[in-house]
Amino acid sequence: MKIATWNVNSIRARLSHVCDWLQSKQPDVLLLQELKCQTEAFPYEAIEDAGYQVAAFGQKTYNGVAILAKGGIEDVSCGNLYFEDSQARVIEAIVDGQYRVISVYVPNGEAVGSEKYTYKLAFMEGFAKLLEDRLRFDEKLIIGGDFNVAPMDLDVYNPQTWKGRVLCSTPERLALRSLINLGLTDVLRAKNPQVEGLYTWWDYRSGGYAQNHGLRIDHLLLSAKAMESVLEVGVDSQTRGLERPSDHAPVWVSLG
DNA sequence: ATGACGTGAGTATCACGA
Repeated sequence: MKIATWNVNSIRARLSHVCDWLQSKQPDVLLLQELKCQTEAFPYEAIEDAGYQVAAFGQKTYNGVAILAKGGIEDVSCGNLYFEDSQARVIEAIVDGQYRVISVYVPNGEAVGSEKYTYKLAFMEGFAKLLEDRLRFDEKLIIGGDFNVAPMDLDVYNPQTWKGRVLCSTPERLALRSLINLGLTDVLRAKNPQVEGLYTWWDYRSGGYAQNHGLRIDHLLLSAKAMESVLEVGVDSQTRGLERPSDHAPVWVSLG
């Protein structure tokens, strides 16, 4: 069972990359963020032709999340019952009858102290309530998404430059820590403690990828029951080197 | 200090991303 998360920065602009990647990597589940299209404009046919069922939750121009799965997708739920939000940032479902998966696109936050930053922290608090509910039972729960938070300085190419700034500020890191402390594991870091230069996003500007000037802001958080069967975890950073790439790379985990 | 680059909407230029 291989589950991945990928902020594609427009599913329609990235459709060929996504189809190529599904074809070559054959994940069982792919959690998408930043569809940048309305639900009905999702390219269902191309993804279904690639062998995947789709549950999408979109909106015009911005945001949008989806779950792609080879097996059955059941009990789809869009949004967060515990957080009033007009933006399409959360979708969850049961896949293969035994894994609860959630795709989340946490707000960017713009700048520390801004309205969008306040919204980001409120969103994370509301998301924690959802996770608290979903962790009531000892189930295989996998949350994948763009959290827009680099958990530690180790996750940042130049911590001094980023110190205290949005994506790296202490309140954001504490909010992410609170989510994880509900009973989850940041599986990529857990399997790669102390590894430097492990990033999932590189700025389009200033040749960020060529110099590996990145941040680790996309995460896979697993419940204890899901952690029991982890085999491998990684980042497919080569996708960032393609022509017209997303600025984020897929993060994946395989379970036995 | 600012902007770099990319996408969608709409057809010039802005909102937004991180």
